[in-house]
Amino acid sequence: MTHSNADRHDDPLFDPQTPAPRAGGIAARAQAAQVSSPARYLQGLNPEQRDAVETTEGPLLVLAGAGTGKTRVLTTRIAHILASRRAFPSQILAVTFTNKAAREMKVRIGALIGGEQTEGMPWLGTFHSIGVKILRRHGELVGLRSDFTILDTDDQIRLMKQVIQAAGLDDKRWPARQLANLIDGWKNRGLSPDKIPDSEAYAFANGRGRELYTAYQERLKTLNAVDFGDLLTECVRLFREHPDVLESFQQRFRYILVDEYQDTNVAQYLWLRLLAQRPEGERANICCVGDDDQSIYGWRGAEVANILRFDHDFPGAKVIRLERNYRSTGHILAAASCLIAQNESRLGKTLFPATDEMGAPVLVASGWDSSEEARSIGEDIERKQRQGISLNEIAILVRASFQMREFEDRFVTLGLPYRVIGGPRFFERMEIRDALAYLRVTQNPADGLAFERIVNTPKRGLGAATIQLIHSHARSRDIPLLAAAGELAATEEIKPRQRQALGDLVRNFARWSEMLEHTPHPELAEIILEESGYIEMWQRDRSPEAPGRLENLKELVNNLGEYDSLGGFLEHVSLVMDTEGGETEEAVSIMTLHSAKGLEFDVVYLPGWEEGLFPHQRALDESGKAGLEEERRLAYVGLTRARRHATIWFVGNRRVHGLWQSTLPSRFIDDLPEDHVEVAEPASYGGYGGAGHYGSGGYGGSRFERMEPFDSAYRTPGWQRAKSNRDRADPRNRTGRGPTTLEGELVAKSVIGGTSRYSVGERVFHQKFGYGTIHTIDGNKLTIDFEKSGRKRVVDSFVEAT
DNA sequence: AGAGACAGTCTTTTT
DNA sequence: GACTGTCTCT
Repeated sequence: MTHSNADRHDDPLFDPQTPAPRAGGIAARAQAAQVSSPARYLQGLNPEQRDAVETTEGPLLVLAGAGTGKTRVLTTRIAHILASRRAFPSQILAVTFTNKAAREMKVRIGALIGGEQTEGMPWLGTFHSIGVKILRRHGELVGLRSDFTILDTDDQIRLMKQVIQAAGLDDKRWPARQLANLIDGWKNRGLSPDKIPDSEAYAFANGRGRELYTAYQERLKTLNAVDFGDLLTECVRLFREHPDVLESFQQRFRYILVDEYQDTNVAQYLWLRLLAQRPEGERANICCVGDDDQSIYGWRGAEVANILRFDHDFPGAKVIRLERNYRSTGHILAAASCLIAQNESRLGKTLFPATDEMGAPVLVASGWDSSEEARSIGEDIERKQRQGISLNEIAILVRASFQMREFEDRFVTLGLPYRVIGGPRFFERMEIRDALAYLRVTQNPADGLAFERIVNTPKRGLGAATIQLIHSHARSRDIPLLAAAGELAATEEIKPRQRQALGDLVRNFARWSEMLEHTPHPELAEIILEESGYIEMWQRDRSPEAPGRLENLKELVNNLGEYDSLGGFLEHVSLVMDTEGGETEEAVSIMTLHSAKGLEFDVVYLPGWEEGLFPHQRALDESGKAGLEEERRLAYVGLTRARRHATIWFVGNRRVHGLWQSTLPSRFIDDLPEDHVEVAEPASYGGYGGAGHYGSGGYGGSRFERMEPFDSAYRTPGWQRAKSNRDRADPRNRTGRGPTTLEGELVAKSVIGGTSRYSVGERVFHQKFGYGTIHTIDGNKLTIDFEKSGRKRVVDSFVEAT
């Protein structure tokens, strides 16, 4: 590779927003790296990948199938642009969907061209984080002060509820949640209240949809706040209403790269198209990477159509297909390809394996109910673990998050380490949200939602009546809640008790806000939580969760130190809801199929392939055939996460909304090619009617009696085919699974042995089950009578002495 | 105002 | 079944 065209472009424009020494320094370092090892980053790319990296000029669409090195292409391309001095880091706009993807790109670019370069890439991030950056700078042009707050879904819904009530509507009849979805949908499509088609504007509350949307937007402005959707739509509005601002960005971004293009919604599409607009005769250097077969966010407004019309929007666009899969073995890839081939609406790609190793067929296993599913998968994982497979290379991918619990419970009992990815998130916990509300009010006294959240937490005797009073005063004087509270506390309008409490709180906030100037923010946070009585509230709380909550608060304060200001921290929290749990400990990953996109594992379990759950009933009801195809793409995403082993599970009984329901195997199982699938020897069901053996107690056998005999549930053609396949296979090749008992497992597992550091009768605490007393000890396994959750068997490393 | 009982919703997926 | 929100009683 030569750099003959490296200088074809004139010198990079000096970027007024980026300090010269920094940009220059980076370019110089990049250049040095290039000289010392010419284009080492290009080595090992296949011809298509290399073409995608080197086609830097003009519009480019890269259709990258699963496992074909999409991220590698993106990162190498950026490295190439930088190393060949086509642009400064600050002149590249690189957008991803998730924070995880953005983080990974930063790391990988750093690895390619050395160290700190990515520090100088201020415009590599998610659509939303880049939107924030633009609005912080130019928001005043669309009526936003630069210190605006970003509301999360919870705040959003509370605000909508207020709007609904203010309109004199019954918020039970017209749930705020529904309105939130509606407005979200409009924002996803880039529609402001006046642009909604009349046919939809009247969808809510007998034709008041548009009115409520308008009112909601007004309330947001008053609160100096935006919601997630606004981060994009307000940008688009800014660009449209202020062409000079748009132009400055267009000139800045010499190269635009977009990851997961199939997931962009209309608002994001408009946003991108505005930024990529070039004067007549000039072509934008925009590179979009995506895979229509992995489009799984249609429900969130994503438009696969965006990928299909790329050529139309950017005439003369080059299209490169990456079809060589480096990830999965033959059987897995063939099964996935065959599955996705049943979709009608797709651009059509043929993935072929980079290796001729067929590997193991996709395993299809079935069981009686979801607890058997969890138990069997648990056993299987332990087997894999004994074979020397790292737990980090094992994942369980579920359709809906409620499925996770069964696995968690089981793994806690087994003492099998696991981590839930994208589960209940740190910043969504009640105590964290409360603490954040205190910080938010301190930072932005106009944040009425945050204030309202904590006026009476801890209890200050400020109930609904008082809050109502504050509200109406705020409205009549047109001032924020906190200010209204302050004024009210100075009048005779409220009772002395409340007056005192309210006055104290208002004075506290005034003091804390003032301290913000000269007190380090982690210290200030500690002071606030202490002085507000919030910490004390939890210290007094005797519930089993309280210690954990205090622990979380401590962690929050610790985290705070990693940001250079309170504002910076709060912004990070609202955009990056996940904690970057840099846990390196060996553990099985449990996550939803959606959050698994972009990841890969040696061993993947796909439980819950049952009609109604997967494909999900709601997807079918709401979006019909398109919904089904999206579900199938989700199945495809799941299968293609696996490098060497994929196991699909379905069961005959699953509890939905607390009720046991009998289920049918998913139609996707029928979609699988029999040549690449093997049906696992069924685990022991304990026979029909023998539910007592497996039933987790409480439900007895009666509920199962409504079941049809096991076999009749599986008469679909595919299942029959698969079954005959199994019968043909030699049973001796498989480890037969006899009935297993808890005791049996314990015998097998107690090798880890050693005597426990606990004694019978001792009171202990468990993160999940709370407090309990030890009943018996068996090696490192304890049987504990928990005060709340009853008798459980857990491994001693999961509990602590009280 | 606060504690406790009760009813109703929820479970798709996320920035 | 779990959680939230509302109602009722103190």
